Amino acid sequence: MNPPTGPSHFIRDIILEDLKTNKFGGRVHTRFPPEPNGYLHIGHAKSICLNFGLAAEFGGKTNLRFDDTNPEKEETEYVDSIMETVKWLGFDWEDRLFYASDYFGQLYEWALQLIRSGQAYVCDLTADEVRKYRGTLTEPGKESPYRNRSVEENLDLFQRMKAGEFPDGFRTLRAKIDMASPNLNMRDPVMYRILHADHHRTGDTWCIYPMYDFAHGESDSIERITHSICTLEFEDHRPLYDWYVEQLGIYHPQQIEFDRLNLTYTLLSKRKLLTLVQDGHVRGWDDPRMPTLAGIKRRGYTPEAIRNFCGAIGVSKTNGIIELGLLEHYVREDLNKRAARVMAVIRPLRLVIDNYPEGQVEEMEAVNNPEDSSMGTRKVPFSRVLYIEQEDFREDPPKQYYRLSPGREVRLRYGYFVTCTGVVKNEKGEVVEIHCTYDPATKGGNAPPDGRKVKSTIHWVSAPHAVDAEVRLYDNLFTRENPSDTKEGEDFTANLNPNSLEILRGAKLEPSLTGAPVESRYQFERLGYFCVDPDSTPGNLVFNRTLALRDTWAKIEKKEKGGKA
RNA sequence: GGGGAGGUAGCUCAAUUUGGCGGAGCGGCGGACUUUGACUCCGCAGGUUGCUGGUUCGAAGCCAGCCCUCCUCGCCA
Repeated sequence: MNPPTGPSHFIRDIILEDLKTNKFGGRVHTRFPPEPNGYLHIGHAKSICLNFGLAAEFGGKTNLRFDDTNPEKEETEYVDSIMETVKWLGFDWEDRLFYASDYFGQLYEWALQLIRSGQAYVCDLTADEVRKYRGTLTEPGKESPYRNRSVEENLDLFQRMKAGEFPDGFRTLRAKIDMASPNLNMRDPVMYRILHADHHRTGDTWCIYPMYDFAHGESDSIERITHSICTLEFEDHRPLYDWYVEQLGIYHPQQIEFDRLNLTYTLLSKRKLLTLVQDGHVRGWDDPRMPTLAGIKRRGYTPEAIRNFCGAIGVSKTNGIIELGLLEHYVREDLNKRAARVMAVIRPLRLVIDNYPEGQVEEMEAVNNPEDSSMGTRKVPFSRVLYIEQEDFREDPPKQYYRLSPGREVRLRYGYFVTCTGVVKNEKGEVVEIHCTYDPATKGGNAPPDGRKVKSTIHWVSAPHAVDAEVRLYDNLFTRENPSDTKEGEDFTANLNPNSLEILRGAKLEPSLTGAPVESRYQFERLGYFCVDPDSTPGNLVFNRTLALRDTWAKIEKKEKGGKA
């Protein structure tokens, strides 16, 4: 048994209680049941971590089960990506890979059983009529005129439905429950519908398909699931879930509902995500700005960070919205421990050290990760002409800015102390090059014998040794905390952030980054965490900025500007 | 409007089972440290526990009434 992560929650408490009362013979067996009709997103990660995490904690098992009862929406492509994603997140269903479609035969037998016991009937009402007969939230429904057909007639008709004698939607099999129930789900719900569609696994074997409600609990039962964990909107379905397994007299798992994940500045609706992809607002399902796990992975987030996040947010029945910043906190926390530090300049500005010998190159020793000494050190070449970050020089520095400016001295990390002696401007008046002198007594960045101190240390890359790269900076895809909050007549795309992607082509990297493999992660010192994008080619590295470092200076500057306004 | 589920710092959650001084993480603010304005560490602020009444020596918790939010009227899941 693994120790629980974070404080307990109501689902764990239920399991603990069930273990105490021996409700399921001491077993804990959960399942993750995605419908293979889209890509998994961060919201699914919460469910995956919950189901696999809880089982692991109590020495139980978790099944991966594809809920594939609707042949019109489901595809093998999604099955593959879902399996890959669950594995990437770090979970293992071992040999327990199932499909609801594996149970179509058994489900059909059970449907016959309910017909024989008079609890299900074939209904000839059209979809439109069914809706009218259902009643409303406040008015009870009316019973279908086909409700009291004989068992023999129902049996015959249902078998002919299966045999393909009727067109799509011509008849349905319905459970005979209570058309006056205040719970609409209990008003004779449809169990089977006719759909002459090819199924991704069963092909054209079937032309009738079970509805979710008649398939899910039964699949759970077949797999001897103990705790069937799903989201809040299924609370009203639990009476039906219970009704089916009770009437069938089969093993009865317990359905438990929890709140789905919501994140600020993030959309987690499959439909809207699909719109973003189809209308070209992003480059695909794995665009690093997407909340899909494929996108998040490409962005450079780690499975560990996502798992820690999911453990920290807890589980409850409250509908809330988690701040994106909390997810980012866990990403930074994890990357801080494991990402190798390197120096890279993403907006280069030439810096010439006038008193440094022309042609001289020194190999400076740099620490790979101050958080983990086992990662060792490396050599970084230093020379007379360097690149520094444009942001690290101000000709006219505002107060509290203590980086480089005319006459001021800073430390070049692992290099030397340098003092700015002049600038070169182009015809537009922009600074294109700065000149400095260095103090040879500060080699390696060490403080000089006279005890002189500088207020700032900046990063740099030796110009003749620099490796060029493309860097992609990302910002929130939406400008509003709730992307669906729109004015009249607008849809969520009106809240798209026009600056969510910025591509920088002339970045300069220290040479140790040559040949960095796809997906490898680094901290570009003082800038943030970056990872190598699969778009990289041998001659052209492409980096994604996973996340910027926390930036106190940016905060101060923003406050100064905001204060004056 | 029927039914279901919720409401505790800015956000997410504890404390409720057995009534007994309402805490944590994140965020914010301030400081220490620092060859990353990072990390780490320390401190501070922030609550009419949705509201009103009741029971009680004592209520976030128990009782009554009310308010607000979310889910639910697919042959989707």
